[in-house]
Amino acid sequence: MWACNAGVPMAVLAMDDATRVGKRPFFTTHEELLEEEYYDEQAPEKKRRLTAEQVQLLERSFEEENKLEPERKTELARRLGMAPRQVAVWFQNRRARWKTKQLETDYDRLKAAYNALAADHQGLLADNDSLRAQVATSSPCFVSTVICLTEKLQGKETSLSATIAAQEVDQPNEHTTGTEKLLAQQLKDDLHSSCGCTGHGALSSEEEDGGVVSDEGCNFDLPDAMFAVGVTNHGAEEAQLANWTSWFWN
DNA sequence: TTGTGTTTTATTGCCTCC
DNA sequence: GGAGGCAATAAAACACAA
Repeated sequence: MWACNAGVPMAVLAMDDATRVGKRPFFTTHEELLEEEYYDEQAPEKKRRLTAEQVQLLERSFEEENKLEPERKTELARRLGMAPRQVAVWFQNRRARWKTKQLETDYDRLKAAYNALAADHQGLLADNDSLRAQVATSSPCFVSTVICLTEKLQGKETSLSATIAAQEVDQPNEHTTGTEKLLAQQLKDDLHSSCGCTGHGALSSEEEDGGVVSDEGCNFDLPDAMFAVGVTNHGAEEAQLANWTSWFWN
Protein backbone atom coordinates (compact mmCIF):
# COMPACT_ATOMS: atom_id res chain seq x y z
CA MET A 1 0.00 0.00 0.00
CA TRP A 2 2.79 2.36 0.87
CA ALA A 3 5.15 1.31 -1.85
CA CYS A 4 5.53 3.47 -4.88
CA ASN A 5 5.54 2.53 -8.55
CA ALA A 6 8.46 2.51 -10.85
CA GLY A 7 9.20 5.79 -12.50
CA VAL A 8 7.94 7.91 -9.61
CA PRO A 9 10.30 10.83 -9.02
CA MET A 10 12.45 10.11 -6.02
CA ALA A 11 13.53 12.96 -3.80
CA VAL A 12 14.67 10.80 -0.92
CA LEU A 13 16.29 7.75 -2.35
CA ALA A 14 16.72 4.69 -0.22
CA MET A 15 20.42 4.11 -0.71
CA ASP A 16 20.40 0.35 -0.34
CA ASP A 17 17.51 0.03 -2.71
CA ALA A 18 19.11 2.38 -5.19
CA THR A 19 22.14 0.19 -5.41
CA ARG A 20 20.17 -3.00 -5.89
CA VAL A 21 19.98 -4.04 -9.47
CA GLY A 22 16.52 -4.26 -10.83
CA LYS A 23 14.83 -2.97 -7.74
CA ARG A 24 12.76 0.15 -7.74
CA PRO A 25 13.04 2.92 -5.18
CA PHE A 26 10.67 2.54 -2.29
CA PHE A 27 10.32 6.18 -1.28
CA THR A 28 9.30 9.32 -3.00
CA THR A 29 8.96 12.95 -1.94
CA HIS A 30 7.58 13.92 1.40
CA GLU A 31 4.78 15.87 -0.19
CA GLU A 32 3.72 12.89 -2.20
CA LEU A 33 3.87 10.63 0.81
CA LEU A 34 1.58 12.89 2.78
CA GLU A 35 -1.10 12.85 0.13
CA GLU A 36 -3.61 10.12 0.77
CA GLU A 37 -4.73 10.20 -2.84
CA TYR A 38 -1.22 9.28 -3.83
CA TYR A 39 -1.50 5.92 -2.10
CA ASP A 40 -5.01 5.38 -3.29
CA GLU A 41 -3.95 5.82 -6.87
CA GLN A 42 -0.97 3.52 -6.66
CA ALA A 43 -1.25 -0.13 -7.50
CA PRO A 44 -0.43 -2.47 -4.63
CA GLU A 45 3.30 -2.92 -4.35
CA LYS A 46 5.42 -5.42 -2.51
CA LYS A 47 6.77 -4.14 0.75
CA ARG A 48 10.35 -2.99 0.97
CA ARG A 49 12.65 -2.86 3.93
CA LEU A 50 13.87 0.37 5.39
CA THR A 51 17.43 1.43 4.79
CA ALA A 52 20.10 1.13 7.46
CA GLU A 53 20.15 4.92 7.84
CA GLN A 54 16.41 5.07 8.36
CA VAL A 55 16.46 2.28 10.88
CA GLN A 56 19.38 3.93 12.67
CA LEU A 57 17.52 7.21 13.06
CA LEU A 58 14.33 5.46 14.09
CA GLU A 59 16.23 3.45 16.69
CA ARG A 60 17.82 6.59 18.13
CA SER A 61 14.44 8.23 18.30
CA PHE A 62 12.96 5.13 19.94
CA GLU A 63 15.67 5.14 22.59
CA GLU A 64 14.80 8.71 23.49
CA GLU A 65 11.10 7.96 23.78
CA ASN A 66 9.28 4.83 22.71
CA LYS A 67 5.98 6.62 22.29
CA LEU A 68 5.39 8.82 19.30
CA GLU A 69 3.69 12.19 19.60
CA PRO A 70 2.09 13.54 16.43
CA GLU A 71 4.69 16.31 16.03
CA ARG A 72 7.59 13.91 16.36
CA LYS A 73 5.98 11.49 13.97
CA THR A 74 5.57 14.18 11.36
CA GLU A 75 9.11 15.42 11.84
CA LEU A 76 10.59 11.93 11.64
CA ALA A 77 8.56 11.16 8.55
CA ARG A 78 9.79 14.36 6.93
CA ARG A 79 13.43 13.66 7.76
CA LEU A 80 13.27 10.03 6.67
CA GLY A 81 11.15 10.49 3.61
CA MET A 82 8.56 8.10 4.95
CA ALA A 83 4.83 8.35 5.38
CA PRO A 84 3.84 9.31 8.95
CA ARG A 85 1.80 6.15 9.06
CA GLN A 86 4.93 4.13 8.27
CA VAL A 87 6.76 5.76 11.15
CA ALA A 88 3.86 4.98 13.46
CA VAL A 89 3.81 1.37 12.29
CA TRP A 90 7.55 1.07 12.78
CA PHE A 91 7.26 2.34 16.36
CA GLN A 92 4.36 -0.01 16.97
CA ASN A 93 6.34 -3.01 15.81
CA ARG A 94 9.44 -1.82 17.64
CA ARG A 95 7.50 -1.61 20.90
CA ALA A 96 6.26 -5.15 20.35
CA ARG A 97 9.83 -6.36 19.81
CA TRP A 98 11.00 -4.48 22.90
CA LYS A 99 8.25 -6.05 24.98
CA THR A 100 9.16 -9.54 23.83
CA LYS A 101 12.80 -8.91 24.67
CA GLN A 102 11.85 -7.52 28.05
CA LEU A 103 9.78 -10.60 28.82
CA GLU A 104 12.70 -12.85 27.94
CA THR A 105 15.01 -10.82 30.19
CA ASP A 106 12.54 -10.92 33.06
CA TYR A 107 12.07 -14.65 32.60
CA ASP A 108 15.83 -15.29 32.74
CA ARG A 109 16.18 -13.14 35.84
CA LEU A 110 13.31 -14.85 37.64
CA LYS A 111 14.58 -18.27 36.64
CA ALA A 112 18.01 -17.51 38.06
CA ALA A 113 16.45 -16.28 41.30
CA TYR A 114 14.30 -19.39 41.51
CA ASN A 115 17.28 -21.69 40.96
CA ALA A 116 19.22 -19.93 43.69
CA LEU A 117 16.31 -20.28 46.09
CA ALA A 118 15.81 -23.94 45.19
CA ALA A 119 19.48 -24.67 45.84
CA ASP A 120 19.25 -22.87 49.15
CA HIS A 121 16.18 -24.88 50.06
CA GLN A 122 17.90 -28.15 49.23
CA GLY A 123 20.80 -27.14 51.45
CA LEU A 124 18.44 -26.43 54.32
CA LEU A 125 16.70 -29.78 53.87
CA ALA A 126 20.06 -31.55 53.94
CA ASP A 127 21.04 -29.68 57.09
CA ASN A 128 17.73 -30.61 58.65
CA ASP A 129 18.18 -34.30 57.82
CA SER A 130 21.69 -34.22 59.19
CA LEU A 131 20.56 -32.67 62.47
CA ARG A 132 17.75 -35.19 62.84
CA ALA A 133 20.19 -38.02 62.24
CA GLN A 134 22.48 -36.57 64.89
CA VAL A 135 19.68 -36.44 67.41
CA ALA A 136 18.60 -39.99 66.67
CA THR A 137 22.17 -41.31 66.88
CA SER A 138 23.51 -39.49 69.90
CA SER A 139 20.35 -39.66 72.03
CA PRO A 140 18.43 -42.78 71.10
CA CYS A 141 16.57 -42.58 74.39
CA PHE A 142 15.06 -39.31 73.26
CA VAL A 143 12.93 -41.11 70.70
CA SER A 144 11.64 -43.54 73.28
CA THR A 145 11.10 -40.73 75.72
CA VAL A 146 8.93 -38.77 73.34
CA ILE A 147 6.79 -41.83 72.71
CA CYS A 148 6.63 -42.57 76.43
CA LEU A 149 5.66 -39.01 77.26
CA THR A 150 2.75 -39.11 74.91
CA GLU A 151 1.51 -42.40 76.26
CA LYS A 152 2.15 -41.47 79.87
CA LEU A 153 0.36 -38.16 79.63
CA GLN A 154 -2.65 -39.91 78.24
CA GLY A 155 -2.52 -42.58 80.98
CA LYS A 156 -1.88 -40.05 83.71
CA GLU A 157 -5.11 -38.25 83.15
CA THR A 158 -7.10 -40.62 85.32
CA SER A 159 -4.60 -41.17 88.12
CA LEU A 160 -3.78 -37.46 88.34
CA SER A 161 -7.35 -36.59 88.94
CA ALA A 162 -7.57 -39.13 91.76
CA THR A 163 -4.30 -38.05 93.38
CA ILE A 164 -5.17 -34.37 93.19
CA ALA A 165 -8.55 -34.99 94.69
CA ALA A 166 -6.99 -36.88 97.63
CA GLN A 167 -4.34 -34.17 98.12
CA GLU A 168 -6.95 -31.47 98.24
CA VAL A 169 -8.77 -33.27 100.99
CA ASP A 170 -5.59 -33.53 103.12
CA GLN A 171 -4.02 -30.11 102.39
CA PRO A 172 -6.52 -27.89 100.67
CA ASN A 173 -4.23 -24.76 100.67
CA GLU A 174 -0.89 -26.36 99.73
CA HIS A 175 -1.84 -28.65 96.94
CA THR A 176 -0.18 -26.66 94.19
CA THR A 177 3.44 -26.89 95.26
CA GLY A 178 3.28 -30.28 96.95
CA THR A 179 1.33 -31.98 94.24
CA GLU A 180 3.45 -30.56 91.46
CA LYS A 181 6.68 -31.81 93.02
CA LEU A 182 5.21 -35.17 93.73
CA LEU A 183 3.78 -35.67 90.27
CA ALA A 184 6.81 -34.27 88.47
CA GLN A 185 9.18 -36.68 90.18
CA GLN A 186 6.74 -39.53 89.68
CA LEU A 187 6.38 -38.85 85.99
CA LYS A 188 10.10 -38.45 85.48
CA ASP A 189 10.86 -41.77 87.18
CA ASP A 190 8.13 -43.52 85.27
CA LEU A 191 9.34 -42.24 81.93
CA HIS A 192 12.91 -43.28 82.38
CA SER A 193 12.01 -46.69 83.67
CA SER A 194 9.47 -47.36 80.95
CA CYS A 195 11.77 -46.31 78.12
CA GLY A 196 14.47 -48.60 79.45
CA CYS A 197 17.06 -46.28 80.90
CA THR A 198 18.12 -44.63 84.12
CA GLY A 199 18.10 -41.17 82.76
CA HIS A 200 21.92 -40.92 82.80
CA GLY A 201 24.61 -42.48 80.64
CA ALA A 202 24.43 -43.97 77.16
CA LEU A 203 22.92 -47.00 75.50
CA SER A 204 25.12 -49.47 73.69
CA SER A 205 24.26 -50.38 70.12
CA GLU A 206 22.83 -53.76 71.05
CA GLU A 207 20.81 -52.13 73.75
CA GLU A 208 19.37 -49.81 71.16
CA ASP A 209 18.28 -52.80 69.12
CA GLY A 210 17.00 -54.94 71.96
CA GLY A 211 15.98 -52.28 74.34
CA VAL A 212 18.03 -53.82 77.17
CA VAL A 213 19.22 -51.37 79.78
CA SER A 214 22.87 -51.16 80.70
CA ASP A 215 24.28 -49.84 83.90
CA GLU A 216 25.21 -46.63 82.19
CA GLY A 217 21.60 -46.03 81.10
CA CYS A 218 20.56 -43.19 78.85
CA ASN A 219 22.61 -40.11 78.10
CA PHE A 220 19.56 -38.08 77.36
CA ASP A 221 17.78 -36.35 80.14
CA LEU A 222 14.79 -34.12 79.71
CA PRO A 223 14.86 -30.86 81.66
CA ASP A 224 13.04 -30.81 84.97
CA ALA A 225 10.89 -28.00 83.73
CA MET A 226 9.35 -30.40 81.29
CA PHE A 227 8.05 -32.49 84.17
CA ALA A 228 6.81 -29.58 86.21
CA VAL A 229 3.26 -30.45 85.48
CA GLY A 230 1.08 -27.93 87.16
CA VAL A 231 -1.99 -29.35 88.74
CA THR A 232 -4.17 -26.68 87.33
CA ASN A 233 -2.73 -26.49 83.83
CA HIS A 234 -1.41 -29.89 82.84
CA GLY A 235 -3.56 -29.57 79.76
CA ALA A 236 -1.22 -26.84 78.55
CA GLU A 237 1.78 -29.04 79.23
CA GLU A 238 0.20 -31.78 77.24
CA ALA A 239 -0.27 -29.37 74.40
CA GLN A 240 3.38 -28.40 74.62
CA LEU A 241 4.43 -32.02 74.55
CA ALA A 242 2.23 -32.55 71.54
CA ASN A 243 4.13 -29.74 69.87
CA TRP A 244 7.46 -31.31 70.71
CA THR A 245 6.31 -34.66 69.48
CA SER A 246 5.06 -33.10 66.30
CA TRP A 247 8.36 -31.29 65.81
CA PHE A 248 10.34 -34.46 66.36
CA TRP A 249 8.43 -36.69 63.99
CA ASN A 250 7.95 -34.10 61.32
C1' DT B 1 18.46 -23.87 -6.32
C1' DT B 2 15.27 -24.82 -3.00
C1' DG B 3 13.10 -25.61 1.29
C1' DT B 4 12.67 -23.76 5.75
C1' DG B 5 12.98 -20.76 9.62
C1' DT B 6 13.40 -15.93 11.10
C1' DT B 7 12.80 -11.02 10.71
C1' DT B 8 10.52 -7.05 9.18
C1' DT B 9 6.75 -4.39 7.36
C1' DA B 10 1.96 -3.80 7.20
C1' DT B 11 -3.08 -4.84 8.14
C1' DT B 12 -7.06 -5.88 10.91
C1' DG B 13 -9.93 -5.80 14.76
C1' DC B 14 -10.68 -4.56 19.29
C1' DC B 15 -10.12 -1.52 23.20
C1' DT B 16 -9.38 2.82 25.75
C1' DC B 17 -9.20 7.63 26.22
C1' DC B 18 -10.46 12.31 25.35
C1' DG C 1 -16.88 9.25 17.33
C1' DG C 2 -12.11 9.70 16.13
C1' DA C 3 -7.23 8.87 17.33
C1' DG C 4 -3.98 5.96 18.90
C1' DG C 5 -2.34 1.68 21.17
C1' DC C 6 -1.95 -3.29 21.26
C1' DA C 7 -2.37 -8.30 19.98
C1' DA C 8 -2.72 -11.30 16.39
C1' DT C 9 -1.73 -12.23 11.93
C1' DA C 10 -0.35 -12.01 6.91
C1' DA C 11 3.04 -11.71 3.77
C1' DA C 12 7.36 -10.17 1.78
C1' DA C 13 12.26 -10.13 2.50
C1' DC C 14 16.07 -12.29 4.13
C1' DA C 15 19.40 -15.94 5.92
C1' DC C 16 21.17 -20.29 5.55
C1' DA C 17 21.80 -25.17 5.29
C1' DA C 18 21.53 -29.14 2.22
